Amino acid sequence: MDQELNIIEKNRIDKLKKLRENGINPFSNKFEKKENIKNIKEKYGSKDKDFFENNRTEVETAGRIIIIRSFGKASFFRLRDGFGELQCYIQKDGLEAKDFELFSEYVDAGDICAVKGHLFRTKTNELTIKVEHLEILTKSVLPLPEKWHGLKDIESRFRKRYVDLIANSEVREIFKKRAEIINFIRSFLNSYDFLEVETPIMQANPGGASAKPFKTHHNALNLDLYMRIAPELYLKRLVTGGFDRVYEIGRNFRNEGISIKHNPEFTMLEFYMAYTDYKYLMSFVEKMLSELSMHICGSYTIDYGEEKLNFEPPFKRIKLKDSLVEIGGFKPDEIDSADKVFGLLSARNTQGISKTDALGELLTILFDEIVEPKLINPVFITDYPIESSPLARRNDIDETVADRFELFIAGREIGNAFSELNDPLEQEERFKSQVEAKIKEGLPAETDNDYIEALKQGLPPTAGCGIGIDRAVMLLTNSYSIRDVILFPLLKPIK
RNA sequence: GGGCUGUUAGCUCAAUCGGUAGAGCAACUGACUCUUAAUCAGUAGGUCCCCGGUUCGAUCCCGGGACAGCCCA
Repeated sequence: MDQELNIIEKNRIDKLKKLRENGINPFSNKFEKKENIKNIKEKYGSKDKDFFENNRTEVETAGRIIIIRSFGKASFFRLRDGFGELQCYIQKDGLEAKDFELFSEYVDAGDICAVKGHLFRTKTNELTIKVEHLEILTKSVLPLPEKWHGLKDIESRFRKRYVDLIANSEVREIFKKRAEIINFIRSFLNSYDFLEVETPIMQANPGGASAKPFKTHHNALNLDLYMRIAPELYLKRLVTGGFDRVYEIGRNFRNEGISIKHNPEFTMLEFYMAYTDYKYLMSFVEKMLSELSMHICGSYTIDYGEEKLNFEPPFKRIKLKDSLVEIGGFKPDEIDSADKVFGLLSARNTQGISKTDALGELLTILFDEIVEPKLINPVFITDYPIESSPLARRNDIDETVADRFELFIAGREIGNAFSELNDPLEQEERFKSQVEAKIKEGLPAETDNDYIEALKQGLPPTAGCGIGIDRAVMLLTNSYSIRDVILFPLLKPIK
């Protein structure tokens, strides 16, 4: 077996065995950490050399040794815990021989150790712990990645995210920011009296979006279930139940391709607000995102790849059809009939369209292809064709469009919102054609009769919005791929 | 699903027009008591992703496969 191990691993296992032989548990759990590194730095980071010379400052902390610089009879090493890093200095003089031997013979970079000592400042004025006692808490058997280049191999980074996190500080920062972003959104919504709820992830009839679901099975009930593709229909049931403002931040699952923008499981925020409409939601979302950008990045303008994004409100608002003219460069009379738009799309060799498609559907496709990639700064596209908005309220003046907007940033859809269709009879009709369309695509579909019942009970006038959290995190952390903002993106298992 | 590219030491990367591979870091040995990627000297470390084929000989050429990345649908 030993022959299969590389020499570093073998050496460290030898050390581990010797520690045990000497009565030292290399995986001890007796140390109680009273102070983290951030606390120490906050308390003493501003104290100067004289302070430490005149006031002996005992500290005790623990963390992973990131790097050791040894001089034989003395060494510097860097200790990191979940909150910060601090340099330590250990010297043969004045230390019990046993303690120094433990360090010089048995401790490797990567080990997790407790240290006790007093603070001082080095010649270069760096706050440092002069170690008087050291204890190995966890022996690390595998070496750390290269100290300068870190772990670069993308596949290893995702498969061994724990090593990625140890080696690459930018990665740690991204996931801290991700948590801050979600915290901000939560407190923003809470401050508007939204109620956070949890709705079923396993659903017998997956609705609320058009996507292929993952299938699973409940044995005891002998029941096929699907992982939700959206929480929408459940959240609106709750508004019917009297929770006027609800939201859920949670995982959705779509059994579709993987790309720079898509992971099979991803995190969505959906929130619903009774007695408002989609127009109000535009200003609400605008406020949330601009404050978010200020909170996370300290500015309304942020860099994203080659682009600069400006989150200063108000965001541009434009009707989908107008965007095809203004941004897409089409003349109004080029896109005023299904035939003409079909012609345009065919000329572009667009797949999956049919001569029988309605004008609205074709316009949406043309928009996706031509206009969407050009939408860099945040922009609300409004007045979506009714055909592609089965759960949205029909506009009172223009019957062909829904009271709906989508928010685009950096050429990507970030949010989707509408005034909710709360007429049960119209919803039932729309479900019928949606079910037909889904069945045509081979998706499981049946009318959600219970949802219709809920509407019959009376859903107040409500507007709701979904925001892709991963995509928002990508923007605010200047991340190129969705996999950079998901801790464990889906990969095929090896072998 | 299609196309292109990649996979070499623990990590980051070289090299080979087909003759069994090299550097830095990490490791090990030695020197060194204020370093910041410490420094200096030396040593060791490889199923060149896997399986076939061609060949006297394959990490390299050919075929198949695995995994990954990018682009397209």
